[in-house]
This record gives sequence, structure tokens and C-alpha cells, in this order.
Amino acid sequence: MERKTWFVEILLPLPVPGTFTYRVPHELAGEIKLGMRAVVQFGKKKIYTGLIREIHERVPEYRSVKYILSVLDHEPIVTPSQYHFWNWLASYYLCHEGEVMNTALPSSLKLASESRIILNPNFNQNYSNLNEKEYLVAEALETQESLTLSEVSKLVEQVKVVPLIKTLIDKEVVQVKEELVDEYKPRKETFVKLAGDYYDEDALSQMFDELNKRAYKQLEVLMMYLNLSRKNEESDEISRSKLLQESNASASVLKSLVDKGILEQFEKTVSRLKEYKTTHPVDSIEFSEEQLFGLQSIREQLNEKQVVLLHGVTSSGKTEIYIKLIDEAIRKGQQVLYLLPEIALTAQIINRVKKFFGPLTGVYHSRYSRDEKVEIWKRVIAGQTTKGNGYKLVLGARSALMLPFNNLGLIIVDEEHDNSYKQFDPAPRYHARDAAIYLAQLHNTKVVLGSATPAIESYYNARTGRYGLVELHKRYGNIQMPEIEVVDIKSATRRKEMKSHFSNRMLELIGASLENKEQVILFQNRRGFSLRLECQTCHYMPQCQNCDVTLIYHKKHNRLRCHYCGFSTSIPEKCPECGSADIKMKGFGTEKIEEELAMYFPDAIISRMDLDTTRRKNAYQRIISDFENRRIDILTGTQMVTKGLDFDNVSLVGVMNADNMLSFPDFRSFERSFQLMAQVSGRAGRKNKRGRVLIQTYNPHHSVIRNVIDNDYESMYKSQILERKNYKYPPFYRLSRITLKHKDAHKLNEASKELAYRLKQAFGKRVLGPEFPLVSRIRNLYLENIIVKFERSREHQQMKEKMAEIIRKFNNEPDYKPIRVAIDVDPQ
DNA sequence: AGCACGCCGACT
DNA sequence: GTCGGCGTGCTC
Repeated sequence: MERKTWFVEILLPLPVPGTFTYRVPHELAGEIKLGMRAVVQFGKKKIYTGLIREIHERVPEYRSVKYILSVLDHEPIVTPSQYHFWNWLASYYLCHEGEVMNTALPSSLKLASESRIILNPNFNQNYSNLNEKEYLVAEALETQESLTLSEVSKLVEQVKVVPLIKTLIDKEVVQVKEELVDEYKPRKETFVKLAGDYYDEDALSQMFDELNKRAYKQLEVLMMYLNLSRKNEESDEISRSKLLQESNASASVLKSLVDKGILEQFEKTVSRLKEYKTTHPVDSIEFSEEQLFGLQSIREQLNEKQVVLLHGVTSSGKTEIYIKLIDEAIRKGQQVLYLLPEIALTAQIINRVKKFFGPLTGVYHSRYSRDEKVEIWKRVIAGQTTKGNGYKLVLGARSALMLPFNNLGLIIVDEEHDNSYKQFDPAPRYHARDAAIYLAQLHNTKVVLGSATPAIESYYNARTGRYGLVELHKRYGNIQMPEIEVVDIKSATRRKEMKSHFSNRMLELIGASLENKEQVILFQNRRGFSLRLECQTCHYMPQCQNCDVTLIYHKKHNRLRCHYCGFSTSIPEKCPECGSADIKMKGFGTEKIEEELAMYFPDAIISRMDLDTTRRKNAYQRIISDFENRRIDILTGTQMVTKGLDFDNVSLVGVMNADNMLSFPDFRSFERSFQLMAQVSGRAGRKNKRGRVLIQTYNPHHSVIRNVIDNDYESMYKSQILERKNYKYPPFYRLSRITLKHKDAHKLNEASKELAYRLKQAFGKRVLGPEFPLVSRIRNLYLENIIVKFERSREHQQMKEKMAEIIRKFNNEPDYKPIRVAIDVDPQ
């Protein structure tokens, strides 16, 4: 009987188009399934984990078809609908499916090989025909089993080691082997249990007496063990570290018990993931009338529409509505995905939700370790079966969209306006909200978008009937909207009512809040709030040597640093341009605000929340919980303080300067300014007292500021949507931004002009640019942008693909090959 | 993305 | 001469 030869299309996590064909060895033919990982050699030596994308019998035309080396899974780890989704992401965002795979799969699931040099077993220890460097390598391998290429490089103190290794191979001294590093390691923990003999009551009590006489400490440990194992319903196996901690005994006491054969010690694989306990039934939530109305309206509109936008003012109780909807989906046996913007992914919301869904809840975001991500991945797959420990609800940042759902019943996109839903680098440059809507279509399920300040695009879709729309105008528990007041910095300065960057009014209100033991949040947009150095004689400011930006002063290290490439340098004593020693700080930093505040309010506890203070894993959460627990009086910070946090003792929110965000040259700057100010204002307010917001600005009559004061999203929307229409911006047009990079500014400019010219030939006036961006050089590469605006139409995708084709062809020509080109579809 | 290969300038 | 620096082409 003739045996069939199977081939597989393998998707590799690389930026290369398409898949690669491999042959399936007969002995593996029975094991392979779509969506499993296969280990393959790609190129001369590299070994990768690829995914089985297709199984077929088509014999390829070319001769060199390699065999897959092994299969890593017993069950598929990627579902067909995920492939479908990846394919859509790749074509919509104009990138390769391999790049999507790369962001989608947790890194522990895609091991790659590393070359290691080992001693050739035939090596006869004859060093005489080796030169000095070859000898060094051979000698090192006598004591060390293997060396990586970079280790060899360090050893012989030269960069190029390949020729050296080649001669060593020819002389039969060494061999090269490619080793897969298995990155995912299950966590092991040591457990103890009672040895078999002592399950007998008599034996146990006899031993008790024994210990009571001679080894009281051991008896204590044993009692604690019995105590714990009685409490634990599932098994009598108790974690060693827990037992030691609870009984407050030393390891040697436990060791004696083990040595005597009373307790047994063994290792077990355990989960890294926290188990949440459910403490609240969903039925216990008391909904306000408005919430109930909203809930009912969402249910009704979801019958007709795939997407509903829930537009509810800050503190209107959107979370409880989500919780009810989640509960309904889970009761139907479905999975729910709850997306949050990265930064707001904090204990606050997670705690609120997990109270209701406890062990059914998984949390997924980029700060989780690689191995934790694999465990979550596997438990989401398990969620589709009824096998107990699978997740039914996943809370996560944008990457959670990539999990292997198979029975999705609902997707919630909370704070849907937040621009951290857009991935910028690397490709795929996808928007999680938009991708979520496609994913929902794929699963034939529903999406709820929620925000107090919806994106113009979303609100437009809701107003034009594409999405359903539910609006909540009242705050939960009848808390009033805050009272918003504006200080005109210009006239305040004229009247000498400014102290540095604080108006008298601001200081007065802060003082009053502190007096009442209430808390204050001060918001400052990062832009323009950093310290630079300036020569007072010639006005020279130190620049980064790799980027086209001014260096920023960092007090902590007393150095100047570049925010784009990380370059840092010491403070010059003299101006490098004119030699003058008169160099001063300009602008004022987040740190300076803290300092000044401390001067005016010496007794207040002040804390700062920005990128610098929240870099470490739990720093953000610590600041938030300190503020919640009133261990901080004044919280100053950037965008971060605006994001979805609820505090109940904040009586004042101050916006230090509204202008630098309004004047940012971008078609979204008014929308964003409104969102930021409205969101941060929403943090003010307490149960029995109306909160207050103070905005400092040079333009007190600016329409956006008026809209914020009046809490009038609608007006902001109306004026913005008109602008968008007139100037051909989203939602009426869809943008793509093409960025070209090269180290030579002139070459880059020539190339950019040529590409823009070719695009204009195809798309006419839809093409704008090329233009240098605000920062025109980063890491020694010059940048230039071309914007293409496509009208919303059925042909939109085809036009985008045509554009990609023109770019691909351009980038393949010898003159333009060295230019790096990136496309950002729907840029933020 | 890696990696080999090939060409070129700059040093022991 | 050979080391190190790129630019280029290819990977089933």
C-alpha cells in the first residue's frame, strides 16, 4: 500500500511574506493538526518554532523541501478563527502575518535556536597545529561544555568569529550544534504529605507521644500540617514553604520529620496565576434607575446592532453595567473579553470585577512574565471546554485580543477613546478597538464600547446608526458634576497674581482643600514641562547628538538625557558654543512642581506620578493605593492621573496649563484636550460635596475650554465633526502615514519626493507631503512622512493594497533599497 | 529577522 | 595581508 506524503505550510514569526512548505516525516503524519507548533530549520542553521497553517498533499516544484523536525504540542494552541483574525490584521494594517504571529504568541511559545560550539568527540587533544586564538577556544571547551558565538567573540577579543570557527571545524576540533531553548518552564513547588504508614490512627498517636517527649518543635510542625490538611478540601498535600511559614519553624525541624519517615517531601507543578475568590454575587449590585434603563437599552440595541456605544459621564456607573452583561454571557456558557487601556489596568478595576467572577477571571497584559502568559493562554483554550479551570472572563490590554478564544460571547472596550489602544511599534500597528469589532464579527458576537468622552469616530458611528447608542447623564448616587473654574494666566500675570506657575487662586484652593483634610490632583501635560539648559549669552541649548531634540535635565542623576534614544551626558560648565559660564535652566519639570508645592505647603504629603516614577512593575499601583488610603495629600502627574480612577476624597483637581495640549499641531488635539480635561475633572467630587476643578490657561475663551466647563461633549463633537469633514479627516476619510527613514537627509528627501510623486500619480490629491515630522531625526536616522487620505468607501481596502504595492515596488529598486519604509494605517 | 557572501577601506 | 564595516539577497 502506498503511503501518502503530507506537506504543511508553516507560518514563521518573521517579517517575511507568506508561509513556507515543509514535508511531514511519515512517523509524524498521525500527530499533526492545524494550529500546532512545529520545529523547523529555516535557512542554513537557524531553527524556529513555526505554526502549522495548512496541511496538504501538493508537491512543491522546487527541490529543497525540508522536513519538519518535530511537533511541540499534543493539541492545537492556535484556533482556525485566530488564523482568520491574523490574516485580517495583516491585510488591514498592511503587514506580514508572521509579524502578527510574533505579537500574538507569548514569547515562551516561540522558541528559537541558538548556535553553540562544542568539542568534537574525535578531537585528539593535539594542540600543536592550532594558532593562538584557536587554542584559546579549544582550551575553554575543555572546562566548559559549550560556548555561544558571543562568548567565543569575547574570549578571542574579536568581532568576526565565523572564519575562526570554520577552521576549527575543518581541523575536527569543534562542532556546531543548534539548540532549542525551551523557554517555558512550569513552576515547581515542594509539597509535603503524611507518609503512608501514618494514615493509621494508632501509628499516628503512638508517634505523637514519641515526639511529645523528645521533639516538641517537630510535633508542632506536624500538628500544623494536620491542621492545614484538614482545612484543605482537595488534598492533604501542603506546600512546604506554607507549612514552614505557618508553623514558624526552621527547615531543619521539618527535615527531621522527613528523615524519620513521618512526612514525605515531593515536587509538584503549580500555577503561577493568582486564584481569585468570589465574594460578591452579581445580584447584590444595587442599580440606579438610570443604570437599569441603560442596561435594558443596551440589551435591546444589541439585538439589532453588533456594536453599542455606552456614553456615560464619569462616575455614572458603567462598570456595574458591564458586570451585569458579563454575568449574563457567562451564564450562557460564553467567554467575555474586557479590554482596558494599558495604564488603567490596575488593581482598582480588576479588584472590582474579580469580586464578582473570582476564579473565572484571567488578567493579561504586557507586564506579566512570559511564563505567566503561557499559562493564561492555555487556560483560555481550556475555557471553551467545560473542564473546570478555564477562564470565562479575560481582563486585558490590547494584546488580550490575541488570546485563543473559541466561544466569545461579548467584548467590552472600556475607555474606548484611549489612544493607548493603538499599537505603534512594531507592526502590526493595530487599533484594539477596531480590531475587537472585527473579532466580534468573526465570532458572531457583540461589542460594547464605553467612555465618558468617546472618540469622535465612535460617536459619529453611533449617531449615524452604525452603532447603537446609550447615554448616561447622571453620576451614580446623585453625586454632582464638579464646578469648573478658569484662571486667565495672562491677566493674572499682569496683575502679579502668579507665583511661578501657580496662580493665587490655585494656591488658595489647594490650601483650602488641605485644610479640610481633602485631597488634590494636579494635572500637567508632559509636553513643555521639562527642564532644558540654555546659555544666557548665545541662547544655545544642548542637543542630542543622535536625535533632533533638546536634551532634558534629570535631577535624580544630575545629567542631561535624550527622551528618544536614551543618550545622556553631564552638565556642561561652559557653553560649548560661546564659552560663557552663564547657563540656566529653562522650562519647569514635573519635579520642579513638586518642589514648589513643598515650599508653599510644607506639611502636605506630595507625590508625583509620571513615566519616570512608574517605571517599576508595581510603582503605579503603590502610588494609587497610597492615594486611595489618604497617605498622599497632593498627587501631581501627567496623562496618567486622568485615567479611569475613582477616589472618594478628592475635592480639587487643578489643570496647570491647558494651552500646550490645545496648541499641539494635530487634527485630534482639540478632541484630546477635551478628553483629558473632562477625564481629569471627573476625578473631583465626593458623596456630599461638589468637587471643584481649576483650569489655568492663556485662552479662557477657547471653545474647548468652554465645552469642558459646560460638560458639553455634544458641542465639542459638533464643532469637531465639522472640521473633520471640511479638512478630510476621520471618520470621513481614513489616513495612512508612510514614514521613510535614512541616515542621509538628502537621500531621504530625494526618495520621499519620488515616492510621494508616484503615489500622487495613483491617488492624486489624496496624497500629502512629504513632510519632516516635529522630531526629524531619531537615533541618527532622519525621518519624513507622507500622509494618504482615502475616502470611506468599499474600495478603501483595495486602494490601500495598491498603495502598499507601489511602496513595495519603490522600495525594491536599487536607488531606494536602503530607505526604510513603514506604513501606519489609521495613525493616532 | 538572521545570516552568508562580497566588496571596500584601514590598520596590525 | 586580514579585520571590520556595510549593502544585498535569500530563506521552504
